[in-house]
Amino acid sequence: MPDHDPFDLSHFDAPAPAGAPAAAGEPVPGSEPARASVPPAVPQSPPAYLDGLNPPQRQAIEALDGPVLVLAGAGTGKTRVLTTRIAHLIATGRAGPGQILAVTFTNKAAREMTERVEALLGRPIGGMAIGTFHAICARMMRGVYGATPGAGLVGLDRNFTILDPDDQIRLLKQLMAAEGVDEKRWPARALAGLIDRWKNRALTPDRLPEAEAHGFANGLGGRLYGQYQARLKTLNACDFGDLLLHMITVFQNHADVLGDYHRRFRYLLVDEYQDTNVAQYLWLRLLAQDSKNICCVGDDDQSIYGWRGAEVGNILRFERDFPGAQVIRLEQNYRSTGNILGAASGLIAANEGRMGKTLWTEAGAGDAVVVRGVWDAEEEARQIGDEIEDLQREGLALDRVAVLVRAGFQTREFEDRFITLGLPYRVVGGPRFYERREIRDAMAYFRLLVQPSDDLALERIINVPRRGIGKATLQALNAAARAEGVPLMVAIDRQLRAGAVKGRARTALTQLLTDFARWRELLDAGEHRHTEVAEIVLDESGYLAMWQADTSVEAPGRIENLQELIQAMAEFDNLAGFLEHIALVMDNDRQADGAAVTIMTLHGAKGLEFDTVFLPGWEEGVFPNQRAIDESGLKGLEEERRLAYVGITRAKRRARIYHAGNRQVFGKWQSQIPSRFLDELPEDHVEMAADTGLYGAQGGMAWGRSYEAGAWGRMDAGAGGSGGAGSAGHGDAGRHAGPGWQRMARREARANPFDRDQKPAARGTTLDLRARKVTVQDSAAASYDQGDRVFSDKFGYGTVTATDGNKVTVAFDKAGEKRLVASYVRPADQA
DNA sequence: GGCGCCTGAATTTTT
DNA sequence: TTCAGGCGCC
Repeated sequence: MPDHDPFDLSHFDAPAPAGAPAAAGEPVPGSEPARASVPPAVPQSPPAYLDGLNPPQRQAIEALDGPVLVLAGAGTGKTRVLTTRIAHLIATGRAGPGQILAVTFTNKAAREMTERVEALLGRPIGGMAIGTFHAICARMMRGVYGATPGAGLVGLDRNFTILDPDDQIRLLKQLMAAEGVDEKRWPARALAGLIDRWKNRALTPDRLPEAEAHGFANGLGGRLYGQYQARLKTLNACDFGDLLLHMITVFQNHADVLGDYHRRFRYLLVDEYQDTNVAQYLWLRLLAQDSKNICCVGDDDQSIYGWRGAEVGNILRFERDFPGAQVIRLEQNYRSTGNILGAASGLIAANEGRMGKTLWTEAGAGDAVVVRGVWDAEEEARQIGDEIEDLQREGLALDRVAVLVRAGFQTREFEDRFITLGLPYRVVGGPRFYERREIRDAMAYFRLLVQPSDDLALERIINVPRRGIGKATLQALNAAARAEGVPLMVAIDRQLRAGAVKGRARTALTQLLTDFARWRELLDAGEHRHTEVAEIVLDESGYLAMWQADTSVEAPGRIENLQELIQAMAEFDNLAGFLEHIALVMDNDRQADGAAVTIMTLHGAKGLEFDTVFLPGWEEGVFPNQRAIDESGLKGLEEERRLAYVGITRAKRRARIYHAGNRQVFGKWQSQIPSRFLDELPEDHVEMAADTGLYGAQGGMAWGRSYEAGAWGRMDAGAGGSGGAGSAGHGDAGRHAGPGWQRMARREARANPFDRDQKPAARGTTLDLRARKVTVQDSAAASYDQGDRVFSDKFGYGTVTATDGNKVTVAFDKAGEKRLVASYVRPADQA
């Protein structure tokens, strides 16, 4: 990517509607009134929704015409501005709902925006286009907004399917196999990623720079990309990236269509502008080039998606692209205390090339941000668990607490610990609903109903459940399909008629085809609701039975998910509409029942806020992540720093940062150096609580030892506690000369000795824990006996080996023996 | 055609 | 260490 300037967009000068400038961003004399000269159409007494806004917020809302960039720092009321602006547009009659286009990145954001606008206006807003980039593009492709459907203009049928990433990989594998590419050296996944990045940069196969086209599989990259696109067309399908790319192509090649959108959408609003990639930027620019009424809201300091194509540059160059743009800064923070803001601001100041903002708050200083060093990851989890229990006892609701990790693997230690403590938690993230196997399988059935030519769907389920159709059979069928140039389904039919398939496969295929014909008929006849048909399909195909017969831990959950899928389907008029919803809109933030601690990645936390935030793992290599630095150098480091900034600014009242001296990485013990970010936190706002003894005089051995071979795994830290201080340390100063060591030493000097004296108990975590009585309101505990079979969502089936108060010890079939709070398991027969 | 072993890799993730 | 995916054997 570095050898290509993503901003060299000269080849993209779009055909402009007659009378309009050739390219966006050129000043057009007299075509637009200067933005400042338009008096906001505010009625005599300002409407109630403007109450309580601070001056910049109000300015951002009332500057309706012309390009506006709102730089909204963390917690400065960004969403409020965006939604109020929409309400203002509508309430003042400046625009009808149908003339407004609001784009977001996530469905959640789109949903929230809709809800809040409706709340402001006190009525539902019909006809307004709010959605993710992809959802809006999909609608444009299908002609939902009145203009010619984009699909037809790029060689697709209007009912095209949106490929899921799984299918995408399978398709690529096929193409690569045909080209004889060694899949070991050049994984299909890598090509998928490459294509995705090309699409993020709006590079169609014909526009691919020569150098990049030959950068994969001995120069076959570009060629495979072209083949992939061609294959998608024959499948009447497109992938996520195509949705945007196709629409850009349409805009560029069909001025009349673009003109239709110009006439329709007079006001554009963009959320999280710092996350836009080149394709999204182009798409926006094309849509905005006529009215120039585009309002982008974002925060360059919260740009954390560079690795997936986001261009912070888009925000930095806004004024250049949209001359005369107003730039409004929202700097008053309504979320956090002074110390939290101070710490975060100090940290982010280390980044270069920022737009620059100075956040301030009227809230008091509050608690200092606490930085705490611990022995290892286990103790990290233990201390955080303890702290959360303390907070809970003080009356803090658990859903106001979050543990924000850098990477998914870190969640495990916390899950294990919280289960042992009986501390309710939920892990946010993980596979999305529609990524689950059972959902994809079911979807494949449904897709085939709607779209018989969906070969990928057929390939997916042709032998699921097992029908005795193996690789060889499928290969032969695929070959036949390709030879005749027909969809797989048709080829199978022909082969069967020709008597080409024999034996078990023949019976199975005949059955499958008649099944599908029957189901399709059922659907078309319209006598049954599509949900009923869906249930019939899952039932008669044997798919449901397959899971019912499955005794694995996951099976019950899968059946539940299938039920949920059908339930979600009920809200749609037809299957096709639902399929799109699943592909583009369905997310799985099912709200947890009851208060629970949230465990999630820092990325996942953007846009959220919590009373108290725990930030574990601030160690070199983990955070900042080594790979980010290796792959993207300073740019990567700065993105990591922004991630740290995002993490701290999630906290309203308390932020607590941890770093462990030792951590198991890929199964090997490693000593860890505290994160450089810790040094960048301004001292005035931070309390260094090195109270575990780890960094004391003897504590230095934690790092001294790290240079010795092999001692780590064997380190007995006194029942896993922080007792490392008691072991003999080495005082070899020469070994402690590294930057990490020095930082640590400095930190130790800064640590508040008073704090240490005050809380001697905290030095011995193990002791501390034993002394503490964990109270969980749970009477179920006593109901288990030794030998009982139980089930846990996390560990699966197991047998109770001991009970102790509200705790049970269970020997899990797969996960081994665990001691945990009884409420985390239920009798096996209730699994 | 299915199961099981072995090998290699292992951030972040929306749509 | 753990997990997924590929390959080879039954």
